[in-house]
Amino acid sequence: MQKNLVIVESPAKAKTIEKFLGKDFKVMSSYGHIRDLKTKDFSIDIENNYTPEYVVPADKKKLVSELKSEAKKADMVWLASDEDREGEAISWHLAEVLGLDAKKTKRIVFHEITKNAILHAIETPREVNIDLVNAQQARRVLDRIVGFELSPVLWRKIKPALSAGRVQSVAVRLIVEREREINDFVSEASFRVIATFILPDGTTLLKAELNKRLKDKQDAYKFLEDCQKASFVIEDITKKPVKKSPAAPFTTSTLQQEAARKLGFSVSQTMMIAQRLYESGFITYMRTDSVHLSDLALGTAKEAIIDIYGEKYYKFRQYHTKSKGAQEAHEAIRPTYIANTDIEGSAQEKKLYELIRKRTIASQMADAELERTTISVSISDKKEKFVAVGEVISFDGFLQVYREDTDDEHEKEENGILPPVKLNEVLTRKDIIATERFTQRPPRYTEASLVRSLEELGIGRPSTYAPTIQTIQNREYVLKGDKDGVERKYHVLTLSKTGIKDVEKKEIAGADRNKLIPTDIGIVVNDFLMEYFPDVLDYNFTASVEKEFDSVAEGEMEWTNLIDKFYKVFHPIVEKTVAIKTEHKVGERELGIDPKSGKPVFVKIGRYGPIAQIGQANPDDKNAPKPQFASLMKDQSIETITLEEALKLFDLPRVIGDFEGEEMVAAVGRFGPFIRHAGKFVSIPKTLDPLSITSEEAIELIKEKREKEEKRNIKKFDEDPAMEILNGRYGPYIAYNGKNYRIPKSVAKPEDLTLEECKKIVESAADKPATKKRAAKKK
DNA sequence: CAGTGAGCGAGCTTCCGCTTGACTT
Repeated sequence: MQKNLVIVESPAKAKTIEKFLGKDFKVMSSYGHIRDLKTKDFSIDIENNYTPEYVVPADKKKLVSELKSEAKKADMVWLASDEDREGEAISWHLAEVLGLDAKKTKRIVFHEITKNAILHAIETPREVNIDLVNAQQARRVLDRIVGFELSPVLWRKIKPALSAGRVQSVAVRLIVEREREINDFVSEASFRVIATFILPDGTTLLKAELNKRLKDKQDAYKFLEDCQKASFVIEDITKKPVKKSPAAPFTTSTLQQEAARKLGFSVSQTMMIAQRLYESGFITYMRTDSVHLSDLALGTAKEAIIDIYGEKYYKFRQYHTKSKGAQEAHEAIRPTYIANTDIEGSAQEKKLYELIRKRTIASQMADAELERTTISVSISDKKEKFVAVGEVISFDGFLQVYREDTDDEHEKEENGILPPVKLNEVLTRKDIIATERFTQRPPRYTEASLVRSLEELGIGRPSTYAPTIQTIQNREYVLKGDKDGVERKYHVLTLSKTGIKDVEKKEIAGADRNKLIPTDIGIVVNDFLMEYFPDVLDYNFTASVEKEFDSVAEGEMEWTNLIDKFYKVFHPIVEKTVAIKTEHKVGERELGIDPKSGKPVFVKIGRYGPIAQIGQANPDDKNAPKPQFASLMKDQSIETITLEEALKLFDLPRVIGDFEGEEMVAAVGRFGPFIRHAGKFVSIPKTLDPLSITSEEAIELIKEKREKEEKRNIKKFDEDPAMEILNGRYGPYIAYNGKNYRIPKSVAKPEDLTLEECKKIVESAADKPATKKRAAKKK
């Protein structure tokens, strides 16, 4: 029987700590929160001073009873959840739910998982800080009120099953507003002039750029003309030392950004891989907002750097977090053992580990020293100059290990090494090229750049960045997708020995891949919320309520007063908004009149997404003709669709022809365009259009689909038609009476399985606990 | 996976933050 029970949040942490504490201590994990508001219920008693109704969720019941029985056995229970608002609340819920005796309960905290830190924590226990707990309750209750009052407004006004919240709605706002900036952006052209000179030695070349851009083609032409007779002289050479410092070690947000840039990982991918590294003991905790490194880490980093690179490359640095609302319950993300260069694991795990390790080491290394040389070339009779900038690394410092990437794809130009030149040297002009360039529109968000913006605004926490991105995509507010660029022409004027040449070239501009793009639903929901709930959507809303949570945590304010103040303003607006009766649906747009029927044509958000509609329903007249509906195509938007495009949609469903004596019909459904033929459905790929698809193309698609289905069937049994061996997404499997069974790895050739063997597999699977039916198939 | 959708009335959807499992279409 153990004397002491320690409860932490994470099981991996529990395992590590148990090793430090010896046999008198049993360490268990709460697996995060053990109690919360009900999921299906408002669970806040507004009338009764906002009393929250907490429950232990079903999947935590078993854990809680285990914790309870262990706590009963122990002489002392140490609540060791994280030292932040949520962690304090976890300890409080534990104390309440487990019915802990105050005399036999202590609250301890540590920021790093080292033996010393933990032993120190045990020596300096405290009590649960109820003010901090109350700040958490305020946070929880406020989020529930916002989410559970706002979402139903959207169900009524826009579409069922939508959602709104303090974090997700601002994330959508950022993306919608960026898209509007992009739409409103007018790019401006100017001419960038680059000269190539020949040095007096007759062979060495020097490239230099004009220190200003020229306004238009006339200007550029005139300038080149002037240059034809001009002479060029080295007017100035300046050398300046420049220092570069390493970036701070990783937090969750910076790890997500760098893993996206350098390794191409999605935000959730990064978190899954980091979780595995953490559970294997290779890295510290991966959900953190702190850039702090423990003394142990600082010490071992120093050792490693001096050992590998030498004393000159080491520099002590302690970083301090700048991000809003950081709670710093953990260390920065770093390797547990810096000396550990190679780890066991998948290729992805190795890559991410190496990134973390390099970043950590670089953060303790010396500045890089560069020498920047600027050469100015004067142009006779002109004020303008050509300027060449070169950089030479005189001491690489941290750059030897790690270089942070930038999001800006256009600023990646490297300044190279310049040839040696002397002051007043006269240069020969080889050629001068004036190229038309355009100002860049603002970039669309990537998952990672969205996380950065949210963090800068202090919105969301390390544990929620990835899920939030998932949520706004699940609600179809935002899609991760591609945008085709547009072709644009530009002029290149070249001055060479033979004179000035003008060439028109073409390029594709503004193409995007894997970026966050708002949908019609996202835009309509955002505009609606911005109109009626601007306070909640305000970029500073979270920051300002965080201040109030802080004063609750300091014991300066009752948490229920905070909530009351908010609710008294917020709730009446909800009521008022629901009561507003409008003639038109939110986001509805009238495109014009249908020339055939003379009825108005609308686009709006329907129950299943954006639709076009001809005519209005008449509630007073039951016999009046019903309006006609048609879904918009995936690449169409209710903001930009024209009357002509909308009317075309009503050509669907469309009979394309006959095949094998049955009609083929093209239409658009929930999952996009399709062909219906003989009771079967075939999707129409993006390359084809249901409005223009020919019967030949359709027949081709039907045949392709049949072929695929053919391959799906590996084997059938005449004796028992219910038993089938099929080819699925995860390889071959057995289907029997509507259920699927995996084929054991020991079977090399599934097609050789006999009926008896198949039955055996089915039976042995039946012994195992029944696989749960996948919950909630709707996203 | 399923290919719809103007209302006589069922019942459902939803938040943010802590944490890991279960397990295959």
